Amino acid sequence: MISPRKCGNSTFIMSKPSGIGLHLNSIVNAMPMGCGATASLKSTEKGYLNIKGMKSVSIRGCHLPENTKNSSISSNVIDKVSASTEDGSHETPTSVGATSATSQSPQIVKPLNNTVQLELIEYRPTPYDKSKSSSARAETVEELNQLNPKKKRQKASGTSDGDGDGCKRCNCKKTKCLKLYCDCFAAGIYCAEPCACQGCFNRPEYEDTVLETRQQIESRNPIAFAPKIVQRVTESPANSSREDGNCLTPSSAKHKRGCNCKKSMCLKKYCECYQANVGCSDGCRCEGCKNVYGRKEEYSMAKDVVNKRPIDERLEGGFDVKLEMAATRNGFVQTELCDPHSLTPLTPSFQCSDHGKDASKSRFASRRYIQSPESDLALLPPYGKSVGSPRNSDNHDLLLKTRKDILDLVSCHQELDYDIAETVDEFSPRCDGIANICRLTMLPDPPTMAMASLTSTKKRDWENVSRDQLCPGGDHFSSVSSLRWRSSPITPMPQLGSAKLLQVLDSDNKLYDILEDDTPEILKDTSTPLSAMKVSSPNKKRVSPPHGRLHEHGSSSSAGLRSGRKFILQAVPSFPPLTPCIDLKDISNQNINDPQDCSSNK
DNA sequence: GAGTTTGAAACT
DNA sequence: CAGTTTCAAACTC
Repeated sequence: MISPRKCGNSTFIMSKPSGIGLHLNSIVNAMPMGCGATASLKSTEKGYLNIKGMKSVSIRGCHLPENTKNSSISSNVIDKVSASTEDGSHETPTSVGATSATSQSPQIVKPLNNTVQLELIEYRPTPYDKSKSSSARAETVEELNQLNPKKKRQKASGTSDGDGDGCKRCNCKKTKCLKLYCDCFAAGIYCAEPCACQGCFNRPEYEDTVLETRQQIESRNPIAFAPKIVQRVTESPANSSREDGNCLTPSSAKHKRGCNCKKSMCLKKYCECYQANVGCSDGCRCEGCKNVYGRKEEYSMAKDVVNKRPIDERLEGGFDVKLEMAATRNGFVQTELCDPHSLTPLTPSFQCSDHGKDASKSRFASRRYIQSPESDLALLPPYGKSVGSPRNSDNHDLLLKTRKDILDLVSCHQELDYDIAETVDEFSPRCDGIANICRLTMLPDPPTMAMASLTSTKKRDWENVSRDQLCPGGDHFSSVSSLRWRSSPITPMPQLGSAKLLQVLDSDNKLYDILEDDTPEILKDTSTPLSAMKVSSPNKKRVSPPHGRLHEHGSSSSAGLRSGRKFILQAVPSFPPLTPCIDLKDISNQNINDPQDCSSNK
């Protein structure tokens, strides 16, 4: 997906974004296919993960100029992933969503400083370059802003719509790019050259202003900058081979808050769901939804099917549920639509074929929404190579095996709770499997007990592998830290439910003591089958972050946020990539296409 | 490329 | 929190 490029000594692949919890704007700004993106650490940022903070990285996106060294990754698109460089030395490459690399000069906002990240009360990105004062920058900015808007507009439009080089940027006129109207600002990145904005303040020169504004917005809505698109793992296995058969369509995503379309029937890019190539869910309040990626009604129907089943049956028949859901959607897509889109997989994230003008978008999506492990791996064949240090080679087989096992697990239980996906860092696709496993260990259902047991084994294996292979020093992680790495300072929601997870991981014997999910409702998706199991009265009301839900859960969730995130971060080193390399064949041999066999396979 | 439509974000 | 306004992107011509 993203070709590796060399940046001096530290070359590593920007792992393609998992798609988990992607900000919609990040999607829009995705890089073009051929645009290799490489994130490289500054020399001063080398070394193993500093759990206190996030690494700033440079991005080299589309023919990025030298000055990109000053770019850092938006907290929305950053993840901590370890990998080994070709020379075998371990570095701390940051998995970067292609988001910002799309611009010619991606000046990306960097994450908060360490202290704030530790608290993780906010995860706002911070403009990277603090060397200049705002006043001193004013001049520069003025110059930038004085660029002929029309000229810039032309530039922007030439690459807009996601069908150009993907370097689509904003065109704000009145908001100074300091409101969420601004795609760049909303995505946590600075405006850049391709932008046609006027009076833009969303520039490194105004980082203070940007920060302030962000804080302001976040105070109103803590998840304002959270990714809009969250991963809903697994569609019908059949989908994975739809179209030309070369596509891996193992996952899909959904809009976190849902759309509110009235007239577009969710068939135009006005619709955020459609724009993100995700189906509408019951979080949407759209009217006359005809989203080709999945209608709201279908979502509800599928959920109802799940909810009506006896608990036990559901617990035992997770796959039936998935199949039902898939069947529903498939039926719809296959029989009801004449729209060319009907040919696209339900999990457009993995569209591989061209549909005219949608081709590039599909490519977009492919890069940005990929979440499930199989696809991650499949699409990153070079990854293993690039990260495979000599030191790692010894454990490569084991790692592969472990990964394979993980894939098995994941393929069987992906749909159990796509919040799992939210637990996963958006750009640490290789860790998704483990994340799923971790979550699985918490599940109360009998089948999962076996799974949990197995998982424990796998976990241990994996830990061993991970430590041996990816953390030779071993001093960077605590003994139980290897599965805590999921903490994403970027997206708070995933972490919230993870506090309990830590308990699980601390003691395999307590797997069932930890079913409690302290994730605030606001951050939960109650529409998932798993939620249906856990929640007796699903929240039917739309997620309305700014007011209702946030305030509704305000105090508690706030506390939860603090404690949850803090807790996680205390011992959470960013985890190294799970399995740097896996063969596509491995994936195809997984039980992806035959989930029923999963259990037996295990 | 100008004008219109649309729905998210912001505001009241 | 519902209704309204503002905004910028998407879309149409």
